[in-house]
Amino acid sequence: MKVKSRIWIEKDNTPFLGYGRIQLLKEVDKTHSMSAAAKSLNMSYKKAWRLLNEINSSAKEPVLEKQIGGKDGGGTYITPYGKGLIKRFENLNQACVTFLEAEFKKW
Amino acid sequence: MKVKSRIWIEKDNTPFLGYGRIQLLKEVDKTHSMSAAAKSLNMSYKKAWRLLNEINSSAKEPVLEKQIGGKDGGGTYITPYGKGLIKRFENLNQACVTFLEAEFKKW
DNA sequence: TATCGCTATATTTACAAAAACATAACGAAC
DNA sequence: GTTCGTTATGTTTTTGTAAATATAGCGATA
Repeated sequence: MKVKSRIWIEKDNTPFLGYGRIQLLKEVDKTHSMSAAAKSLNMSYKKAWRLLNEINSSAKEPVLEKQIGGKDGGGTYITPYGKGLIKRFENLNQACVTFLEAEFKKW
Repeated sequence: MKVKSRIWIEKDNTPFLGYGRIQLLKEVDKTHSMSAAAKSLNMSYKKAWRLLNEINSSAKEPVLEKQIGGKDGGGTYITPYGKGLIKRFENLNQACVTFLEAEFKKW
């Protein structure tokens, strides 16, 4: 028996950040490309594009910096604000997991 | 912006207790009937039956006491052990929510 | 032994979410 | 002004999950 959890952040009752979106952001940060990140996560480009745009348009500061066209076709980069979001979310999630595991010992 | 969470308990990596199952157990406790509980939660009887049986067969003590046939066709009751499970799960869940909301203030 | 409403379970149908497919637009570099 | 790989976005197809449907079994009570 073990306890599991998922946390996410909502803005106006719609999903803003959750586990999957964080994975995606991290992969974009690594590859500098929405399409490469999608492929690496076995996700369709379209879905990745939709999720990333939802994040970007809900955040109060830009999370993505996109380059459309150009010598290599373009690319996508995570802003320092975006990197902060990733870190803060992961910290919150880890705190939750730690808390729950401690509580669950009393189960 | 607000933080949301879902917690659940797994046994052998398969779901044992989660939010939906707890709702269902509570409704069975109220109605003394699997079919009435399912209807009240707008769930098919079959799904309720499957979930409740999964719970019952994974728990180390019986959670349900079923009466098949009989003057009113039968019914289903929650054992004291089952009632304890409900209460403990809800306590754990509430603790998690409270913890997360406090943490989220630092966001 | 007939009834009644509940549990038990298989089969079919419907639907929504995801994937697949297709195609346009972009702009730096050569 | 052609090429290239990326972002952008609409349309169609697939698929996996849930609901709907159907039917059998049960047993206390009258």
